[in-house]
Amino acid sequence: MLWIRIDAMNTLVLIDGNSLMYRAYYATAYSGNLMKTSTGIFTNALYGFVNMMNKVLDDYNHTHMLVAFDAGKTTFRHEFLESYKDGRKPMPDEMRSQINLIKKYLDLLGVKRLELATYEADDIIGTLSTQAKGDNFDKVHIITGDKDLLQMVDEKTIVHITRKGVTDIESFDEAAVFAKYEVSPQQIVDLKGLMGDPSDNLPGIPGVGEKTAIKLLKQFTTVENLVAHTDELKGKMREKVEANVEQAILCKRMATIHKEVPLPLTFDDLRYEGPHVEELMAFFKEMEFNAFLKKIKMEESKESKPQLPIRIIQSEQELDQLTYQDSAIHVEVFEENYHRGTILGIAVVNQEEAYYAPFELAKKSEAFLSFLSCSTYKKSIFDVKRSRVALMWEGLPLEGVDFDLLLATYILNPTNGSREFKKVVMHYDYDGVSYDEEVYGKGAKRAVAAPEKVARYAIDIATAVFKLKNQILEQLREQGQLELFEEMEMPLADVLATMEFNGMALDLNGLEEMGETLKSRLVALESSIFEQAGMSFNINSPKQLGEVLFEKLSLPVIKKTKTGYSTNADVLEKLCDEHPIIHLIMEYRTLSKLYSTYIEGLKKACYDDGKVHTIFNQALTQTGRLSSVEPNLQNIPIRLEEGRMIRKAFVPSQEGWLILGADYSQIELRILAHISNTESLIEAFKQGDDIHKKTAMDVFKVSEEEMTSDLRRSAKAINFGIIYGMSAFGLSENLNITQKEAKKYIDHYLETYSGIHQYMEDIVKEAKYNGYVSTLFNRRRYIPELTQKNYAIRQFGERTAMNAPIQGTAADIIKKAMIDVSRMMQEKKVQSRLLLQVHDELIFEVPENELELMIELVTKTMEDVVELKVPLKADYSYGPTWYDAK
DNA sequence: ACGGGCTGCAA
DNA sequence: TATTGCAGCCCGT
Repeated sequence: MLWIRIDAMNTLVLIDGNSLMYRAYYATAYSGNLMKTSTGIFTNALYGFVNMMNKVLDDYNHTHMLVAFDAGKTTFRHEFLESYKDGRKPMPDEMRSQINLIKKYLDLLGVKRLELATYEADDIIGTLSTQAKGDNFDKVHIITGDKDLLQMVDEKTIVHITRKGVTDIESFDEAAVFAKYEVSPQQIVDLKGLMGDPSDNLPGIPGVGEKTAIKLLKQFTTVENLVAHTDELKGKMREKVEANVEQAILCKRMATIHKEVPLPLTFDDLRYEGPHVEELMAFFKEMEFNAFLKKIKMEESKESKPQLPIRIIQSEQELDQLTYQDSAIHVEVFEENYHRGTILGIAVVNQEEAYYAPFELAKKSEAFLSFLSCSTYKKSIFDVKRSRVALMWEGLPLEGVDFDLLLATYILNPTNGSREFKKVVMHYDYDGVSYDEEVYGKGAKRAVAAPEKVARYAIDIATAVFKLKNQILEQLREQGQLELFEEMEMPLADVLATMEFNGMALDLNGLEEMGETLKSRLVALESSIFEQAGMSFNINSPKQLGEVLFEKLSLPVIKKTKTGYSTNADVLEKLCDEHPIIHLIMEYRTLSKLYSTYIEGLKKACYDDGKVHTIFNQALTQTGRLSSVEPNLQNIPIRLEEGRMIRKAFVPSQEGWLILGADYSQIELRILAHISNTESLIEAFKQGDDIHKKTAMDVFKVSEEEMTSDLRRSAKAINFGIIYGMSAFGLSENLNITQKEAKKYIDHYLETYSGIHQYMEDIVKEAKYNGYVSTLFNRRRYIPELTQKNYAIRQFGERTAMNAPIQGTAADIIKKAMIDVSRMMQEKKVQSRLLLQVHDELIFEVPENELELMIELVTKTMEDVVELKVPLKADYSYGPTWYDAK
């Protein structure tokens, strides 16, 4: 059972009703045609107002709320200055008619409102916010379009000023006021006293504008002090000030908000209890606000239970005084890429409490930081690597994480792997958390949300982790996957975190040079291509290229795609002899790929530290492999020399170090030999034979002497095909032979290695029976395709069943190798670092004096990861750059 | 601005 | 109509 302590966390929201009504009206009125109902009632101000209120209700985690209105035409201010607010245009009738609609709306919404005869809305707000601070409120939010209220800002009070429109808001705490106006909130009235305010018909000191006023306040702090020391001013300035002393003091007084208005209500009256749903819906219907109507209906259906208030930590002292214990935590990082992202805050949920600590406070609290770094406090988390790396960039360690919901659910079912928290927990029927998009928005509109909103989201996530943990662990145990989770994925996350954080150094100058060379070659190629084509066009557009080749130049169409002619490399290959333009295009394609993806792409991904910090996705692939993004360092060219040169730009981060690469030799075929128990292949591996040659001899029935490189190449293709669950068609495409020949090859192969044939049949049966296949380390892949009616889909399921255990076991083995190697490196206290994993190889940077040790340590550890019927073999190579480690 | 399609790079 | 990925570019919406 989870108990969340409900602290006396009160948040008061005060709204300047008149100000927002004006904003709402004019924001939609400038176009000329005002929104109205079919019966002719003007509703544009109401509409804007509702929009505004919806945003307020979403954003501020309020417990109490009030909307203040101005009442009569005369206020106490008119006693001092009769001309106050003279010269204002009268309120348009179209707006006036909406005042009562807005008031009715607020009543139905359940929000208190107040207007007083001789006071303005500002004064009501000023009085309430002042009282609230002494009365058990932790936070006061004031929402207005009027900058006067900025004078109320203090450590507990934030003023939100509407900018253009109604929902675009600028928030001011003390620092923000200072940043924008260069004065403290208290000085806002002095500023106004000096500058005046034309909209209230306050003159101030004529000739003094914002700039001068700020300058004077920097020197004299207040109007009174300025008045007392006018002798320190010179020339015209002194004349201007002295001539208007009284006016300045009066204007300041006029602008000063009255904080002791007698009020006919208590805070209890302001408690927000929610809307009168039925009546509000009827009202929206009457106003023809269909979008709002729909919104209520949606909220009604999904929110049957009200949200509990949440606790947001307000000071570092509060954090220092907490007692810490095993908890679920969530580190909220804004931005998909956590290397560049900002930590907004950290939520903590345990048996007794649930709270959210804004990161600015959290990082200053010693008690909280030692909670994070202490491994005796056990933490549950979602995506530990993300949290850990983000904290590493802040120089903060995170230890003691023994449960990662992302990794656990990924193991239970790899299709669950998603960084979208809600999607993951939905698989476990958990519904108590929003989509990331609902919190931050999407696309161009994506932005950091209000702290209350973020806090809610973060606490919801931590709560879900806390609640789901035992259920998920139990399921892992039942399925025999606990060890895979605890001994493989969890420790691997820490290894990966360090790799990502360390990053890999780039030789940017080298990259730049290669780029220049490529660019000039591309320019030359482009003009040759245009010349050959007799026209210029976009070579990068398959559509335009297709038209040039197959219409303008009338070359034979080899293949079509869904949308037109295929112009891929295979097609171009076949057209090579038809026209001299083809080889130019092929070269153009190769070079422009290198230029845009690898030269420009890598440059863009390079950080200020001269390194690329990739992110390994540990919970994505269906087979258990890792993937790599921003940049993808698992597909850097190697096969063609021109592309391979890119690798010269990957260098050690320190002078005199080397890049060391170690890769498993034929790991997938070894695994296949092991699982299928194919004696002759096992023997061949034991003896260290060339396995493709061996396959060629067995399948094509030739002796060692009769072996040709062509036969070996064919055998290699068959071996690859076997791993992927090939078809005759696939092999024929690959080897450019007929399907009939391909079929013959495959039959021969399966006859020769009957164990493999048996394995292929058994694994498909097993998959159909269980619904999933497993790797040697109990990783699962579910294959629902096998139950489908569609033949092609079922075929795909069968290939998946054959391939997943092989690819997956290989992934398991290298993951374990990474953990073992990292532990060995810590034991030996080497400086060398693991940088990358590329599916069957590990890349390190090593100081020269550790080279020998590392070669021995790495290859030995990789080979000893697991004992199979075949030996594992790791090869290595090294050099000054990744290019040389071949 | 987003997303689908095509293309090509890796193991 | 061979497995697993990521990303750039084009182009329609």
